[in-house]
Amino acid sequence: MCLTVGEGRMSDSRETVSSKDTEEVIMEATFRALSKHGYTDLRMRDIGEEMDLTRQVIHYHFDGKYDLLSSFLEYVIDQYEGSVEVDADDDPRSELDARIDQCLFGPEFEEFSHWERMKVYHELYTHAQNDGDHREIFNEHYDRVRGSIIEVVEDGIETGEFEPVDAERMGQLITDVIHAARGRRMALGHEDAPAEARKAIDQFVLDSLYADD
Amino acid sequence: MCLTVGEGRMSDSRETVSSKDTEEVIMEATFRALSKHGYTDLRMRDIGEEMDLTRQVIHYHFDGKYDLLSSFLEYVIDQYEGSVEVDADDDPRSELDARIDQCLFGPEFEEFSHWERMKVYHELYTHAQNDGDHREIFNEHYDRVRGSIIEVVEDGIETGEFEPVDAERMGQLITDVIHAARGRRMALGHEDAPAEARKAIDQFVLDSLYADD
DNA sequence: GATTCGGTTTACCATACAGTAAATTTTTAA
DNA sequence: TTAAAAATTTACTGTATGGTAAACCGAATC
Repeated sequence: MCLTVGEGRMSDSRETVSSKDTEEVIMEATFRALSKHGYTDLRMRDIGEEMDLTRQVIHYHFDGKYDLLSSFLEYVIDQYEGSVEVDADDDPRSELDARIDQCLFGPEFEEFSHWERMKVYHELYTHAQNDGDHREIFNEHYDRVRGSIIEVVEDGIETGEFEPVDAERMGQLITDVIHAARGRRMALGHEDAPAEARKAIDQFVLDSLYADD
Repeated sequence: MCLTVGEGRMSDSRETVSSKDTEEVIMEATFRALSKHGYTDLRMRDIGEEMDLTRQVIHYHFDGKYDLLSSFLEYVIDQYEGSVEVDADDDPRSELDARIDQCLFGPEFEEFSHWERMKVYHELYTHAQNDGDHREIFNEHYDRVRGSIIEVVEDGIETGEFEPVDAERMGQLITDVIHAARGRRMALGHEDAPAEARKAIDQFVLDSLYADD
């Protein structure tokens, strides 16, 4: 976020409505531009062309390209986490299923935008290997996502619905498979990767959880 | 590869030694530059600085940045596939183990360079979602890698060493886990990701193959 | 030993790009 | 209603970058 020098920027709590609006507009424009051109070929101009406002407003709200992209990373991550919705009082088995499905296919009735978001998300993810700050942001986010899956597994073990496996290792495995399948769908165009991954998880991974049926 | 206009470039078979040498030098310089700066921030200048030759020679041997990067992609993929070595007359179980280990940890005694190569490899992989040609090249490569794993599983099933699972699905699952663990190690800095993935594969995936012991 | 030719260097260019400054409009607050 | 502040636009700049042209070198070939 951009702090004007001199007298500094107004505090977050006093931020104008229109200012917040514009920043949202910029974020969505950034999203579309990124989605069209890819991270590597993203120009400030491209973002400008996705807005009604001129590209120079970006410099008023953000302190250059890097600051913009950092804010955008947090924006995307918030969206990701905000989009996950599971029935709180599902049994562990249903909740685990729901979480896996949402990670793989996105919130229902949003298939298209899901993959657009994921494309951008994965590109930022890979780029994080070159940027310590981005890596840190991703790590915190990743811990939350993986954690929520591990938690369900642990719950299921406690209630006796699941076999007493190493929940952390199991959760990490599932998370990894999801991530790879999504990435493969986008990088290689394997449309069926998520669906196949879902089946593979059921068939080869979750069977360790349901050993007694 | 660059084709000079006019009379065209000499056929591959007649290529000078020094010319091939230089191209190799450029490839390795590109590798180092990419590994240092990342795909997004790679400049032709950066490659030049990794060589004894000046950066302009690149334009003699390759037809611009895109052509260079395309050639480099094939170079990296060749290296990847060339580095995989398994004992031809191992039993399926050992061969599968060996292949998984090599994909996860690299050829023995090359740990460091393995991760440098992987970093570059994964960045190219993710970028492929923005480039149809690169995507195609990756797809062919990916099919070979996954195929070699599937093949081992099929062999094991035929000899009765493995349970009669869906070899394709199993092979794909293993490949996905490997890919995600490597990516996670690099993007998030999870040093133990490959080792943990190895254990998870043993514990939760391969157990479906060895159900009778 | 002159000449050709592949390969390399030096010097240079066009332009694409992020970023800035000042003018202008819109909103807020008195 | 007016003055100040915030937000946006228009016009511009500095420079980083990919690429080119012509000179230069060294090893084959005649």
